[in-house]
Amino acid sequence: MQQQAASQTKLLQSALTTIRRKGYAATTVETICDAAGVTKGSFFHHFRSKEDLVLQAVEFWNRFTDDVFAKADFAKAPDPRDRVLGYVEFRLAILDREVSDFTCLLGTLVQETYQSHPAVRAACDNGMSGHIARLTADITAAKAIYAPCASWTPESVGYFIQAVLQGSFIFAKAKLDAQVARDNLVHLRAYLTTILPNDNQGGTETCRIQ
Amino acid sequence: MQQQAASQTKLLQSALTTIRRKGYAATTVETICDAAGVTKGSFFHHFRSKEDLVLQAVEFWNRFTDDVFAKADFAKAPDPRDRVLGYVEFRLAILDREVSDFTCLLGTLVQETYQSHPAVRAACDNGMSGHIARLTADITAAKAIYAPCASWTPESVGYFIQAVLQGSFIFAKAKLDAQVARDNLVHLRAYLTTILPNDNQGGTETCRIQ
DNA sequence: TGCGACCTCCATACCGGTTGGTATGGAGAC
DNA sequence: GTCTCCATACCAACCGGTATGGAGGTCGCA
Repeated sequence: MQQQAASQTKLLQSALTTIRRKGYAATTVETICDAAGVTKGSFFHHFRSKEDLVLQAVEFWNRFTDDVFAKADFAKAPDPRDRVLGYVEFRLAILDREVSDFTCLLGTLVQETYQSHPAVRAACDNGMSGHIARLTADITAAKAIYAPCASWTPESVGYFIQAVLQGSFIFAKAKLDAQVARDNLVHLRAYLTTILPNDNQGGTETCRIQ
Repeated sequence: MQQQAASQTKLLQSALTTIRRKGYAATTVETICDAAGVTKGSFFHHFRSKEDLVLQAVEFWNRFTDDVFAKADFAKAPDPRDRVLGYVEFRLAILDREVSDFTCLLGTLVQETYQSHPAVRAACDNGMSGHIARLTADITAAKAIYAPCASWTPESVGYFIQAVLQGSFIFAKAKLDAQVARDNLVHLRAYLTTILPNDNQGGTETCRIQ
């Protein structure tokens, strides 16, 4: 009973680290079992198939990352603009770790499954969209204060932020170094301060131009 | 004699399309052979191994893309700023095709090979860096005219552009739709026009602030 | 001109290792 | 006794890669 869910959790965690390092197709069931210290019998007791595992791993990942970002300091800032810029700053800060520790499971997964594993693709899309929706809420609030008249949509900015991150991860992997990612986030921050200007002379102003 | 290199080229082309659709690990040698209409005997006559094939496929890809961008109209614009913005515009225009037709082989490849296949990782890094170097040349020329005093480096902007593209590809795959990618490139264009302002009052000016 | 040696290119058959998945049975909690 | 949890043993399919041999072109030479 005490070890009941322990094996399952260990398998999910091994799946996360292994897939983030080697991708989905190159990750074998046995590799995950070995890393988790359990046997295949245990694996197929908890998961119907390899695809079932990866779908649960995506769920697991979503809960994990939601928790990380919800508990971070920047999320408690009263000003929504600070929360948006704080998010980017937070991402910058964790770039000091190993490459496989700051990259995104969903981005890695979807690249090699989007055509062959529709359920995995949908799960990744769902996970990324949810994360961006939370980010978009802050952007919406910040826009209402700092750029009420701007023509861009908050959601498109949420996706833009996420795209810069995902693209930066690719270069971090290509170079085995996070410096390009850091530089990219500095550019991203510069853009965000441009479209959310701090010198708010328009806070309560009404928009005249359509 | 006439069919000599034909098989090799067909194998390389099948490799490109298959890997872009399913990734490296999920692509089998036989799948590539079937798609190319040749047998495994032919495959292993032209390539020592699967990894040898993919390395040559990266070379093949580099030659192909270099050619595409060199021959495009935007590359002939006299103003370097027009060439930089034209590059983004060109990328926007080709988003109308199938997802697997506008995404990048190197970005897909490096995600799943960066830890397990060092030679492939290096080849991808090399290919992307070369592409960015050509882009950076135009950015450097544009900066000298439109933003000589700005503190950003042209190379970092080249990488930023490329990161936005790579990240956009991931979302195009996740959603099986290019709309997010389009929106991202519009944001990218907005940023580029911000850091390369058109109202050049500083063209021949000397930079006073360090 | 004819002939034989040799070469490139590739088709077929095959192999050893690995993979995702199954069948079975047993240990311990309730 | 029955349930959950899992260890062992096993399997059929598949994978990258090899061995072999043959079709057809080329070159040297008498």
